Amino acid sequence: MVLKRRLSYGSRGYYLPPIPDIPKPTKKKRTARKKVMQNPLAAFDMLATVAGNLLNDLDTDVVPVKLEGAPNYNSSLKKEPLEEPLDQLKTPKMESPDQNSTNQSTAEPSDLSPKTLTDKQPDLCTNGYEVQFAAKQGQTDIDLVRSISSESSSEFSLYSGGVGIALDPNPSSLETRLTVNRDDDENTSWCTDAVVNKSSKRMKKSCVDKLKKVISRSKKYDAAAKVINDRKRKCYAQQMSQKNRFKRRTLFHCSSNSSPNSQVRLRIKSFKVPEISIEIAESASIGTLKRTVMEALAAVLEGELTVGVMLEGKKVRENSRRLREAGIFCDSPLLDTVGFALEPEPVQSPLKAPHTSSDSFDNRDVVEPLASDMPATPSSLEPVPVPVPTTPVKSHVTDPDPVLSPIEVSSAEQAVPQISQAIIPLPVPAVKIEPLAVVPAVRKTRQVDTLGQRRMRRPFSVAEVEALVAAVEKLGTGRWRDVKIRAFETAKHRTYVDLKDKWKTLVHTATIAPQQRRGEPVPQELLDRVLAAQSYWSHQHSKLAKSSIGEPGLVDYDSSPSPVKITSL
DNA sequence: TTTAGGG
DNA sequence: CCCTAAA
Repeated sequence: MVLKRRLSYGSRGYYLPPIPDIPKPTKKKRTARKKVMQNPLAAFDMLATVAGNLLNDLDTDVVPVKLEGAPNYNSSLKKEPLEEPLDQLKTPKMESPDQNSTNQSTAEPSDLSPKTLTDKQPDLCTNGYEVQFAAKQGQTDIDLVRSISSESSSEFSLYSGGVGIALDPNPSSLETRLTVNRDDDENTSWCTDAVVNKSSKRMKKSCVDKLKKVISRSKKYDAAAKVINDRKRKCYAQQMSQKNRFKRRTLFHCSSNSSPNSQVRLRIKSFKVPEISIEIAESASIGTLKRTVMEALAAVLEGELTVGVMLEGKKVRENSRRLREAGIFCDSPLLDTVGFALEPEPVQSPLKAPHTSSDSFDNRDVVEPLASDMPATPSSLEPVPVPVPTTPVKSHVTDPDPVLSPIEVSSAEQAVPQISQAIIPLPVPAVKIEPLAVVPAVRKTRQVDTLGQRRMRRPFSVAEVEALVAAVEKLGTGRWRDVKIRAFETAKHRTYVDLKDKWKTLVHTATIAPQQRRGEPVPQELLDRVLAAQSYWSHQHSKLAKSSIGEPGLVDYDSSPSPVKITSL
């Protein structure tokens, strides 16, 4: 896997001023996963839209405008594993003449962009992350590449604790890449480069299917992608037909420069997004990291964004200013310093900061020990070193819920500085930013999704099983929501469906021979209780069914001691 | 949204 | 765990 074309650019110009704390739009609790899944799309949708505007009439072969005077880093490129023949991106041969100033990789399309991550300058990492767009198609996918070989100290130093992540929205022809810096953490033990590749192949089948679904659902997204592609095609055609390919076009809406003067073709190589920082347990998987980043990104994109224009590292605020006046014109020496940034909408701090509801968030997935009936058991289910030390390979014991979707935690509620994940959307420039004309009005984002990804597998710990059994003994089967509330209220990742499923497997487990059982062994005692409770409630249900009335809710394991209970004990 | 079950 | 028909 590799990175397609990475564009190199300096970061300096893009530096956003240190951002003050800004309340991040809070996320609602996610109740349904599906909904969540749509987010990314929304985000991409937005990006696509933005890109669409920006790329308006822009052809792939546009001369790359280096955002920041980006020197050719090609030389620095070492064992660039990232390099990839960017198929779709390959630009037709016609490179604008002037582009040579930036990089003359004309011969080699794929090489157009400077290599990338490795080339990146350190500041980038510290700065937050940037998103790069490139016209191309691919699947939405995020891949992390450990491109930073630990051995190459030189490269490593560049990143100094930075993590790079790239996004690649496939349907649309956007390529985004961002690097997330986590300098805040002391124990930044690893540096990773992430690259996106649109190689859909990589996606797991299930993911692909889901993705398809999601994508199909997102008409807008498709539309946007189509638009972009169409535009590209059209542009390309036009260029082909026209001899004056040297003529440059503006990326901007035509609206920006109404003057009939010559046009400037700009290539949006990257967008800088307000810094984002995430926290994630080191024990978390790469997949979790991806999701976390995706969610964090979505969170950022969720808010309204505007496109900021930078010139020589400075933000250009005058929307009415003519490009020519600003120095954005063909052959302008400043052309290469043009940069774009995604900026959060100015206002919004007060309103959108509801996330203050800090209380109810999950304290780790600790399951409360049903106060009433489960006295002594290890209260915190997950984190607890349960009596049964069977933790096999996984160290999930330590990190109970690495998987927990950070996003939810992060934005909606302040995550407790727990070990695991908590995304803390960092401050976005609170500064007021003038909405640039270019910005599309689209914005509907919502949670990100875990885009069809299968949830991470999180085996129930013995403590959880204990809690589940206790709850079921009391509430019965068939009241999973109550069970959830009772025993897993704080375990965000355990849905009532999960509990129901777990119960099902427990019953099965208890039924089969011990040798057949897999996973962390569940104490026989618990299994016995499972069978007893299952039997008991099964009877209760049948009884109730006959009596036609009777609410199961009234029945209680405790109040109406069943033979089962007795026998089990 | 929950339940209940099959996959 | 996922997916969904039913309720």
